[in-house]
Amino acid sequence: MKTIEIDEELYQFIAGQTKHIGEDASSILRRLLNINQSGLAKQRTSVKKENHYPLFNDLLTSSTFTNEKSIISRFILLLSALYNYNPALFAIAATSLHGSKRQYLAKDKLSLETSGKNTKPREITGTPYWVISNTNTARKMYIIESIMSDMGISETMINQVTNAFLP
Amino acid sequence: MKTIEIDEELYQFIAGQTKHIGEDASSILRRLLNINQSGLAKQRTSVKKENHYPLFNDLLTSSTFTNEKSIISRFILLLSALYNYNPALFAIAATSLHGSKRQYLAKDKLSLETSGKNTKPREITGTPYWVISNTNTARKMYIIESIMSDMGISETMINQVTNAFLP
DNA sequence: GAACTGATCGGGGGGATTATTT
DNA sequence: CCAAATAATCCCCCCGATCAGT
Repeated sequence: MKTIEIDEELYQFIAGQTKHIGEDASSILRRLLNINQSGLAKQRTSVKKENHYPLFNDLLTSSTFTNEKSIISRFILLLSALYNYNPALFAIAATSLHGSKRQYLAKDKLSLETSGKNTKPREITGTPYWVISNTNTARKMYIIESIMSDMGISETMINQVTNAFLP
Repeated sequence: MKTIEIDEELYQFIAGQTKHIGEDASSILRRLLNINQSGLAKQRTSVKKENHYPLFNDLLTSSTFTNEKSIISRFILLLSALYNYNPALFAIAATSLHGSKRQYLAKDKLSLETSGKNTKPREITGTPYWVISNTNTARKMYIIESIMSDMGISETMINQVTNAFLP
């Protein structure tokens, strides 16, 4: 369990969304945020099935993700989730990833711009990183797969992400 | 400030939605939940002011709206809100609105297409209506203002919408 | 000629396709 | 010289300012 601080008003709003007596904050929030119970709660009642990467399952099914119809938006969202999942591992994966000339990820726009002729760097929201964006879909997928793999994320999870990638 | 307990997984998910460094939990949650800061807290400190059109205030400050950077997206969102606020009044306002040749709103794409040479009709999400989209920003504003006015919505509210229109 | 309305066309983003390198 | 991998040109489409027409 984690503890977060929120303002009084927001607290009242959330409390007001209680569906049954004794419902806990996580349950209410999950309902409001439209994310599934792929984690703890489910394990309690169903066959215990390990879910090592709840964060990605949540993202993949969230409206934040599915509402985005362009490849580039989903690409950024995914990279952001990967960073937040484990900044240290992400950093390692990020620095070691590049093409023959272009740097794919960096902490500043400039080094991406200068590593190629038209890399079109994009900021990765909520992250100190930037990515190249002037690539086709196949390469964007490769970048995601490559990072996930370097971060030690399971093949199964990588496949799920891959499948969810196309709109 | 209030403290709530949430499970680890949910915590990670929320943290992953951070938009800028140092953003606090309340801010992230408000964005995700689409609620603005204009509720109780504010009313407590300011003069209590009646809000006749909560629907619009909510929309204007929601992330759904502010995340949309293009005029056309905001335009559609607003029209959708107007329809849902009062379908009957919207219907009246919609049918009476047009230019010298073009029909601005209709229940079918075709009648908009045939009323001009390149009207580029767009569906109004969650609504049986379509709008013309091949117009400049000024005209889009005019369409919104005109409909709101016809629906009997206050000048004050119209001004608020107008102000929130540009990204 | 002033004001209003229509719709052409330029700008920019996205990413498939093509050019280039390995 | 061919195949695979990588870069980046360039086309398409969306948006909406600007200009043409009423």
